[in-house]
Amino acid sequence: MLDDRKLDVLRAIIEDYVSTQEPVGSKALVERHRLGVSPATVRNDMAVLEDEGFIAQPHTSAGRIPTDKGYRLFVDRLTSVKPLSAAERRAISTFLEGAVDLDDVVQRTVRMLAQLTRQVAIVQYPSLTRSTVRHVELVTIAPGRLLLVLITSAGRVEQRVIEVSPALDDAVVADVRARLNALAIGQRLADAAVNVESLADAFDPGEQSSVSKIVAILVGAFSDERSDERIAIGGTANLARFGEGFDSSIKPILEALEEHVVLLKLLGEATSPSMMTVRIGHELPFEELSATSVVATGYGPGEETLANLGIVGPTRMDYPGTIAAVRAVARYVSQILGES
Amino acid sequence: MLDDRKLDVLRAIIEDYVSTQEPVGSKALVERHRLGVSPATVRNDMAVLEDEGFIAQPHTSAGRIPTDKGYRLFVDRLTSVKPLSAAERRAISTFLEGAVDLDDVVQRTVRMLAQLTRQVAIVQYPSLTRSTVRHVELVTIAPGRLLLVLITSAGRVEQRVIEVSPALDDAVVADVRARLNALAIGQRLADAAVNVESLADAFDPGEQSSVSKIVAILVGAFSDERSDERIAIGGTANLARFGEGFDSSIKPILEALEEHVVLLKLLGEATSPSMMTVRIGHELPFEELSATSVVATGYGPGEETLANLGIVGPTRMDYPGTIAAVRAVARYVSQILGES
DNA sequence: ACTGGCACTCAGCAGTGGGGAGTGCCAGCA
DNA sequence: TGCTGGCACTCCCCACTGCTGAGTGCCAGT
Repeated sequence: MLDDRKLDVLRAIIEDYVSTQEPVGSKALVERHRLGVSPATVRNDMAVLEDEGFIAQPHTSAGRIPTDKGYRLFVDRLTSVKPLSAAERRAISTFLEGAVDLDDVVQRTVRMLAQLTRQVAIVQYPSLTRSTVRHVELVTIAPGRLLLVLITSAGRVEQRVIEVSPALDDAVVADVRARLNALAIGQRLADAAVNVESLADAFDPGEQSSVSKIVAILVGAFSDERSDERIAIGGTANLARFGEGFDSSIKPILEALEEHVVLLKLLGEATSPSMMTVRIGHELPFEELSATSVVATGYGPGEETLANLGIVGPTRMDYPGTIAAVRAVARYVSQILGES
Repeated sequence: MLDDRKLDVLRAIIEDYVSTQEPVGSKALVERHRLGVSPATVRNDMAVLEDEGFIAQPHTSAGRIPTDKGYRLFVDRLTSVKPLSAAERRAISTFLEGAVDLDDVVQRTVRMLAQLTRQVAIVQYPSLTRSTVRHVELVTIAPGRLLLVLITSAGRVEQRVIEVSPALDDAVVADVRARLNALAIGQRLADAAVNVESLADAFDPGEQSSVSKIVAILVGAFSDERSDERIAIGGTANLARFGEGFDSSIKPILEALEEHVVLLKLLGEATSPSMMTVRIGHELPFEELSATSVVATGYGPGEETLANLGIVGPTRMDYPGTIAAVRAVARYVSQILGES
């Protein structure tokens, strides 16, 4: 049904349409691509492609534009990722390595991504609940006043001040600290929470209430869902390039960008760093974003996936280039997180 | 030169233009406002106002629209702040009080501001350098490894891990901590940095290098300019309401929102919480934002001004309502910060 | 199975011609 | 002196028209 030439035609249509933003006709197509056949033949192929729903005509007697289904086929079968230039790779690497802390890494990543793809970039902060415990610190800063510090594998640091009475003496605090670390280090936060739950039982009755309080607060820090929803956005100025369909297409996107819940849904379930998610137009779970596509992937140190990053852009985008850029950025940021 | 009636006419023109977005003519004006004179009279007044540069004609035989100079006069002399409704005040107060930490306060503030004004809201995070030191904590978490925690009057917490060799023993660490607090608490960060500068001199030669390092890092935290530039943005979806002049006016705004340096400049020098800064069109230091106005003010606990917040919108905006909303939000958030 | 030719469609553009909102000016009136 | 009604004028906006050209579908021929 769809022989190689028809696929070539589809690919050519998409390439032209992406670069010109205008419906492409049979004549222009044979002129710009060496298809080796006449416009008439191309027209026949186009008619078939249209029957199958891969391309559409805005009006009779206009050229064709790709449909979402057309893009889908293109992304799945007609494109090989085009590698980034050495200069681009070097730029990513040096720019990201300049980061001083986790916040900075995320900020730089989102900037880089926006710049490379010329789209709106979205980076989810590394998930707290999905990362592992690197270290738990517990020290007395005044009688009855303790400082609890939690450091995670993603480099995130959370601290809490805890008031306990009766005060615990230093030996007990040291004991609690040692036990907490023994139970928690290397565990995912959710698991660590379960592990430390009954720690207080091991202590003298007089100390149990204080220890319980420490444990409760630590568990609270372990399962602080709020931080899972943090998101950084960049490159919104690229929306201005969206072109004509302005009114209709830009507003829902701005609205989506305001609603982090929506964004999290757009980024989707965390996938492994080697998997790319590409969702095109109506494939997205929001009617209003039917002119929009999302390219996303997971990232995190080593093979661990801590969060997602990606871009939002018009369905009419350069998929091969965008996919390559998103993948490259995800790799580099994963690497950075692994080092720190 | 400009008698009361002419000012009334100007006010009426601005009110009508703000609500309709269309040039307003003499006839429509007398119909909608009880000016008590005929259209012909109003026309004469308009001619004067135009000569003086307060209003302009897009084309011959069109109505008049206010110029930046017209808005300026309006804001300075023709408007009294219209108070928010009780319901609005209650909404602000309950919404902001639900905040759990500084980050949350800022997030909620920006959201609230965007919602009330229906413009793009900008909130600068409380300045680190301009706030005062509430507490400095220094504890050993491993031999030769110290954790430094800085808590400021704005509720911001900064922590640093410091590696020192030779390791300091606990008594020395406690001494350093006590001295640091004695020198720094209650001081503005910039002053505190100066105060602690020569602390190392008081210690034994063998300890001096380690203490110097601690001091250096603390001073670094005191003067961490980076955090002064943090900014939260909300309500970008309101840009979609900007209306016709879309292309030309929305793009520079999106670009400005990307550049935090520009935003900081727009918010301007920190003013006292009781002062409002209104800058209209060409009064802004950016040529591209000539169709844009900024309404901003300072905020902070008590009389202290820690940072600015405000909104960015089209010159054609409801100034009285916007000013009232910005002021109210600034007051409430100041109050919240004062409590914590 | 591909090609050239042909008739047909229709978006986009430029030109045209009212209609209407708005203006400036002037003479008259309190 | 200041306000008003009247009047001629300007010119944006809109709807209509006709034309052009890119593009199509189909068919007969190779």
